[in-house]
Amino acid sequence: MKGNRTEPAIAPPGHDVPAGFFSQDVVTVARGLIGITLLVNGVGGPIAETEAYDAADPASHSYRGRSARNGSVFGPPGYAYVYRSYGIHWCLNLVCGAEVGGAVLIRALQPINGVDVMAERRGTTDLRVLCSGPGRLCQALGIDGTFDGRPLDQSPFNLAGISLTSIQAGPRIGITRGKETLWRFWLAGSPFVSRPVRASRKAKTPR
DNA sequence: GTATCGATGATCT
DNA sequence: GATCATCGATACC
Repeated sequence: MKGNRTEPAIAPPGHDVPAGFFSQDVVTVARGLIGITLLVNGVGGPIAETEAYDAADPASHSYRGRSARNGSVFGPPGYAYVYRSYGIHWCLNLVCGAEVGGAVLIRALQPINGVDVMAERRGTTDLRVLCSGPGRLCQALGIDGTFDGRPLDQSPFNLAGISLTSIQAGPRIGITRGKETLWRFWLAGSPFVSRPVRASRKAKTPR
């Protein structure tokens, strides 16, 4: 694994994420974002699930170098990288890392602010599926390709709050390479992650 | 409950 | 032509 690391830079409740936060390594940022509230035009909530990617990672869009799609990942930290997934969905990354080519995919958040708006955009009032998944989250927050390359410390984005410590790690979702790298992070026990981890429910052999 | 598959289009080989 | 950092519907257990 990655061994010891310094504590992620965190923001006090109601305060902006500090400058320099996104210049830390991608794993530190991915972990540090759990619990940070992400708002887009005032709509969103605390981040519940993230994944880290960097340029040395075969699962990363930046692995094969710069292209028309991934230009934002090769820009400075603290900007959005938004791409279309499977021709249908949008996915939001936050460009970050100590090296060029890093980003954190925002996979899920707890819907708190603007729930009615999110429900209308998603076509459901089921809180569990409003923002649980990168495509769902972008639909709920109104994120599309026009958000690519925009700075995260300015409107319509707002990032604030405090990162949490009850974080679990595991393999990333939907990739074919880099599966062994445990760079998916989520808030332990959160029902809003894209794939809830059902622990200790052994229906097979109940004593 | 889990498993599989089609949609849909840009990107990559 | 193949591959996707996905989702939702459907089939099956």
